[in-house]
Amino acid sequence: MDSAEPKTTETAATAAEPTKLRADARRNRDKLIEVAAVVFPQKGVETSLEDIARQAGVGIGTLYRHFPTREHLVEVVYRRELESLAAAARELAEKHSPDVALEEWMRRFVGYIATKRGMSNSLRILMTSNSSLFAEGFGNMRGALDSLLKTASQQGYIRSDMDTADVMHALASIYSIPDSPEWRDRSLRLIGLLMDGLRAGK
Amino acid sequence: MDSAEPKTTETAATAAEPTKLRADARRNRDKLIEVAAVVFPQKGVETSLEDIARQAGVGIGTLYRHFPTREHLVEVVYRRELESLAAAARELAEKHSPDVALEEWMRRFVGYIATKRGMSNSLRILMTSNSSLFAEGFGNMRGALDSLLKTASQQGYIRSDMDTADVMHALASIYSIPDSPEWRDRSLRLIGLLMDGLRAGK
DNA sequence: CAAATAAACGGAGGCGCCTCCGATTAAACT
DNA sequence: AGTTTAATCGGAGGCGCCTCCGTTTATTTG
Repeated sequence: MDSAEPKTTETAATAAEPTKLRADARRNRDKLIEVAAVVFPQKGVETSLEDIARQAGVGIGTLYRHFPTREHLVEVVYRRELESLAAAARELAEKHSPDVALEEWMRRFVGYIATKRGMSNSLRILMTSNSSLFAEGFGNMRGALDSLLKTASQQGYIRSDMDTADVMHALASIYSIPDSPEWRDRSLRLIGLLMDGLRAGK
Repeated sequence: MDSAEPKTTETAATAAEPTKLRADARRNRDKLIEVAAVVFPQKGVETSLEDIARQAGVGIGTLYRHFPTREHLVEVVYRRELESLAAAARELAEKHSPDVALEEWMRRFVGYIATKRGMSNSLRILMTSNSSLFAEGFGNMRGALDSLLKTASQQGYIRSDMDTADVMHALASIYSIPDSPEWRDRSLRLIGLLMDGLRAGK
């Protein structure tokens, strides 16, 4: 029966890897991603892959089978976080008042960006070899921010004379703060400032 | 001449490293560069540095003292070749008729570019972290080509309705030929073609 | 449930990276 | 020429990369 879609109960919605994996394989794979997602932000993407395998409780061979190169692993982690960031926007919008949702989202955004510092090399290779990833990811972020802003301003929580591009610009400038131990705190303070400004002029 | 120049017998023209090195140190350093200049084009810049040290007859420690990172070594080789390419233009102009000089120079240019294939990663890192190197190098090449062309066309060896930009464009398109075993030959044939064209319409 | 099979595991092994420091040696000094 | 000094040498050692393949295990089949 080749005529139609192979009937699988899996919804393709969340777009997890479509490949069917044996139970243990899936478990190990997930564990590896989970560990990498913790370690990369802490120690940079140049961390020893053997370390990651060790912490995930699998052999180095297993890591390499799932992720043939460092970049593969980086990409998966990157994608996953990007998705969860978009999801967070929706969740926050449901559970908080619009302005709080916006602020909290921007804080997470900074947290996310922080992840990317130190990734420079691997990330740059990724960018040049696979730039669709970037376009896509960036588009999603813009969408998330857009809808948060729209809601907040329509309901009168923040001023309405700033558009998404303005705020993205502000966030981008935060990204460009030079690296330093206080980078994260400084960024979060700037977010606070930005939010005060948005609320004040409403 | 102006008063300020520190009077050293060294002409700064060739711009060798100004640092004074002990005789053995200089010897080893030069040997390393020489070997690297041969090996990089052959095996790509990802070749084992230990191999290079071995072939140069020095310990790996020595290599690392002179070139703290792979990129340092790559950069030095790159610079050196760029300089010798510019020098070649002057030499060729003296020893051959203008059109032959031009053709030969373009052939060498292709040989040089060939060197750069496979360097991609290290070279990309270099480009982003040190782009002056590129601007500079590129400018020199343009200058060299410019003067070769000018001479040849003024003396009637080639047509005069093509300017430097046109020819550089042609060379650039050669660079974009996809990698393959015949890359080099194909490129050289294209150079021949280009030269015939330049000579023909004079 | 047992046997068969295909898939996944995981670590040993070979290689390269890079650092560190005792041995070597060029150059300066007497 | 002999001594001193400071620069340089160079390889051992520790670590990470990645591959390869014998062993283990989930899943299918009877």
